Amino acid sequence: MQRLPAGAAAASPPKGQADRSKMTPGARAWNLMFEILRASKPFMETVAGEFDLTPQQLYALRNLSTERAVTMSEFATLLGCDASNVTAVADRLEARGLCERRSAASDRRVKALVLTPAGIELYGRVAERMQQPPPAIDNLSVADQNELGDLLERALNSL
Amino acid sequence: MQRLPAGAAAASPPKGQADRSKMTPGARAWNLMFEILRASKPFMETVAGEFDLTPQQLYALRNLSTERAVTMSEFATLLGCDASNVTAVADRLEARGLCERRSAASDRRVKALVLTPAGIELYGRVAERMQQPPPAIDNLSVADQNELGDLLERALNSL
DNA sequence: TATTGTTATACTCTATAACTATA
DNA sequence: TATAGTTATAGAGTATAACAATA
Repeated sequence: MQRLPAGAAAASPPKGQADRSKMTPGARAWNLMFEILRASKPFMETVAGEFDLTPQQLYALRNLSTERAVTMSEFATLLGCDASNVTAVADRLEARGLCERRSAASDRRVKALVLTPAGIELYGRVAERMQQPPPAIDNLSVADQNELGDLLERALNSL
Repeated sequence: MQRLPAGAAAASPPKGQADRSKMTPGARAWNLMFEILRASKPFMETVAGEFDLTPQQLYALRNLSTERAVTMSEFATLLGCDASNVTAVADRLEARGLCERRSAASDRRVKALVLTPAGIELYGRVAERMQQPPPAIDNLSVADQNELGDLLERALNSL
């Protein structure tokens, strides 16, 4: 292992992140969005932890409906991961008593997830807690939050 | 396992996601930002895969400077994870020949990461590739991208 | 034969706690 | 004693491939 000159670590700017002044407008917006997400990670972990869930489990719970069953393959699509994966995700939620598998009468290969009463109750508490956004968003004025929402809605609807 | 009535899965709206019409402006903006990130996951995996990296490894590479060494503890802060974790992250980048550890002359406990020539070369190619944002952002007009960037910059700078 | 979901397997990412070597 | 980094360990999340049950 080579040596580093003494004091070399303090020679340049304090952060190692990318220089946004050289980016295209789209790349700049994307980079900022990504950095806000990274900065909000502790917030997300804290919120999920309040319900004794991991961030992924909280997201999974939010993707189960209170009104209809979600098949395993639909669940995989909603979560954006492989079908082999959602088995374990569903297992962990089921072990917590938040949802259960039901087999479909029309096709006995299909299994669907429905929230249990405990799952519905937790879903509601989570939804209420999610009214509070992380600091980066919360610090904006309501006018800015609305404008941001409009722009992001346009972006999401363009897909 | 209980039975699900035939056809029940088609009774309600097609998606299981949260209803944004009942959210506060901040919660709505946050939810939309999060959904755009989820939708952009395949894009991020594809881009990282083009360089034979995982998304996390690509982000780690982007947080190494081309101009100064980054200590392991700084690296942990930049990546937002525990110090015990960055050892393995650095190991994998080092195994790829992208960076190497140097011991600081001033304090021999400290180890810092510097990019190798191969790491600097890949860093540059990654930075160029990152000029292309994911579809959700790319589909916006340049005016919208700039406005979005300004709002997000305000949000990030508020932290 | 094709499809739905599961299991087996393996790797990345993550944290906690114990450890080494410096300071 | 305290700090920087590592190692040991464990668990969540992820994908690929092989498998069972059903269609």
